[in-house]
Amino acid sequence: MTYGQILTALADPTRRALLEDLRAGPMPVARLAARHPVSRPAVSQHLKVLQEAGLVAVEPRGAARLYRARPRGLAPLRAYLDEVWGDVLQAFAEEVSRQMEDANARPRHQDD
Amino acid sequence: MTYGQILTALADPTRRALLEDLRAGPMPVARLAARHPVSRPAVSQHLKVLQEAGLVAVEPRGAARLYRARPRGLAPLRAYLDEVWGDVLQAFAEEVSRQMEDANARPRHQDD
DNA sequence: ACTTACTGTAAGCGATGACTTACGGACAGA
DNA sequence: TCTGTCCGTAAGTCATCGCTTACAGTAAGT
Repeated sequence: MTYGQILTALADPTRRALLEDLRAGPMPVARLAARHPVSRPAVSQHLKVLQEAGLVAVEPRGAARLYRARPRGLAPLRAYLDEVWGDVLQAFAEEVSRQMEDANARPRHQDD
Repeated sequence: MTYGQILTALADPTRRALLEDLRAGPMPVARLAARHPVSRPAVSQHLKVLQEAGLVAVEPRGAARLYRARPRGLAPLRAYLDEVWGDVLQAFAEEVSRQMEDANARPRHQDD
């Protein structure tokens, strides 16, 4: 559920494709696997990663298991991007960067 | 500059740490390497990945090279998250998901 | 020109990850 | 209960990646 897990999950193209396919609605594993050039077990493994990252929810449907996309799972990632690299801080940070440039180019006095 | 590159770059913890350190202001490679338990060449390689992802900017300072964080580089990722998994679509998507559940659980008529 | 400081790149190694096939468990229907 | 279907997991392979040390290049100072 951390943004690290989310980033790791989203970093893989196959996993992104699976997740985007689930936008069309919940699907069982077999159906999902049929749409991608990978084996069914591979899809299962990817779904496990996505589930652990909170990006996918499972729901038993008899012998099958219905997977559903969970957009809310992206919240931690959004929070990370906003808090650490938010647009609000951006202008200020860049300005500070400019100012610290000269101070950093010269020999350091304190810090470190 | 694609969100794929950005996700790959951000998926690595060391790379995130380097990027967050650059928030404090621009730094040369050696200074940046001193703050992390990795060798200087490793930092160079990470910075190359970050640069190719558009998350870092370089500026020559004599023999040294000053690296600066570039928060604007996150724009493609933000756009991807918003457009594909945006909060606007979220409620609707989940509602559609609920509705399609039954239709999907039953034998398919068209599609596929 | 020579030395020193700061860096990027090549080469190699170990770990991680994505994928495959093979196997075993859980549920519905006859 | 037996069969067929749907699925997760184990085991193994191959590529990728992160890291290291060694080497080569560029700019400033004397």
